[in-house]
Amino acid sequence: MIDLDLLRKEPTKVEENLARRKNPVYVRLLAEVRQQDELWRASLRTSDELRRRRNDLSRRIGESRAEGTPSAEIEAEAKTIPDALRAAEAQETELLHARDALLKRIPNLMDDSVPFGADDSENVVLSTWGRPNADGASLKSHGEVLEGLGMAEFERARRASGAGFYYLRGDVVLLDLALQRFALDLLTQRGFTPVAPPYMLRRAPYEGVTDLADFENVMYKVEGEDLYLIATSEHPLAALYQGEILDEDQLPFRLAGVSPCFRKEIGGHGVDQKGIFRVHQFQKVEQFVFCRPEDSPTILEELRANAEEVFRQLGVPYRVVNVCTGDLGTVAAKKYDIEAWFPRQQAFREVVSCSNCTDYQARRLGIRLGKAGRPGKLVPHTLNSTAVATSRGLAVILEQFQQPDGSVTIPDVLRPYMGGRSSLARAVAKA
RNA sequence: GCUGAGGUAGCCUAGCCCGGCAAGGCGCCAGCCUUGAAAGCUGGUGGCGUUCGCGCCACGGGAGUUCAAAUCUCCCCCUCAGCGCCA
Repeated sequence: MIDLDLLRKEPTKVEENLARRKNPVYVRLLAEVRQQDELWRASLRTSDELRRRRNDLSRRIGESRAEGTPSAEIEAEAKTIPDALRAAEAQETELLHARDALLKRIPNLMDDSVPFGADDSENVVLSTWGRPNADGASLKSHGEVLEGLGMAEFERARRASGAGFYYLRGDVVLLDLALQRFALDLLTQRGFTPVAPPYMLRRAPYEGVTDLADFENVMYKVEGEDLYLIATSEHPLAALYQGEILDEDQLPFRLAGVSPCFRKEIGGHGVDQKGIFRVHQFQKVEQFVFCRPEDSPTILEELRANAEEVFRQLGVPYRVVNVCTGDLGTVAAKKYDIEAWFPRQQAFREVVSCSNCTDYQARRLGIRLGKAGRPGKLVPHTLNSTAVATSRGLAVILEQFQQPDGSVTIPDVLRPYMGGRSSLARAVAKA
């Protein structure tokens, strides 16, 4: 949710920013919010005045009765107020809700450095690391590599749970854990605190952290409960301090979330459909930061550098893109994607999303910044970035480091977490 | 799941039976005092609106009774304790 105060005081600035999205709906929405806000304020004055009158009369009734000189006139007037007030309040509440519903539909203000573009094809490449290997034709897809190793069950998973699910078995399970542990160690060395969050959230905090349209498309709901399976640990981490005042001297808070992620929407598949690239559940180590508003641009670069370091140490080529206006979504003010090189596909595919959400999430969650009991509260900024998601992180390792004999070389940095093993190979005895 | 006790400002607490402007303490901020600090003293310390005078709201949430609700009635949520169940 954007700052209503800013919208009132500097509507032109807000309008110019929204106009950069080249979607006339948002500029129209802004005008509607401003108009609705005026109506609400007028209505609030009406009901405030009625309440003031009621309080005044009630006080006088109490006093006059105590003195033994009740006034029939005053008591008669007092009786007329509840009905009038009920009507005035109903109108005021309706106008307020209408205004807020419109306000919540306005996307975050974008950073000036966000490039204009219609969709992900117009994201701007900022840098490339490593040398993308050129011939993919002879390689297997990561799904084929897994099946060749006897380390995945896709058919049986479909029967048990449906498309988009998988069983992993054998050493690749250890590789999955190794990848998470490697990323987590890298982050804790850089000042992050590991957090294992709840894997389900109530609806109210969920509405604070995510775009409502996405919410309906993506979230699994637990039947009969006000609970939703998390789509990423970003969400419970953002909700960690909802309704609280953060001590400005303690910030920034650097958190490393570790959790499974559940997503309904898996969309279309391209080449090499079988596998774990787009699935309903995966593990993820996530960076999440609460910080002072002036620090968020610097911290966004820090999070990007951390995520790049994960893939550099693994030895996976990648590029960084600055996500354009059409692909940015409503919550982030600026977003980098890191796209790893998938040699079989001869394509860069998204493995990390790194966003500065400025004050948009924190305001919706009622998180403030300052000193308890001192005036002058600000709204902190929140940022999030993948460190590694082990569906896609695994997939790219399997594809990148596959050997002609079907085995997979384990990246050096993961070997300490794999009991020193240097490769994944097919087990001799078949289970 | 059952029984009981609770939910009041950043924190802790009083008020609730018996309806009438939410009292006090801690913490924090500012001023006074001081070489400096502490202590002490004074004031401030939530949200919304505002014509900047002030007004309204806020006692877990909602509804009801009433001229008037922290207080009475009903529904719901949450926390804690004990019991039950349990990897």
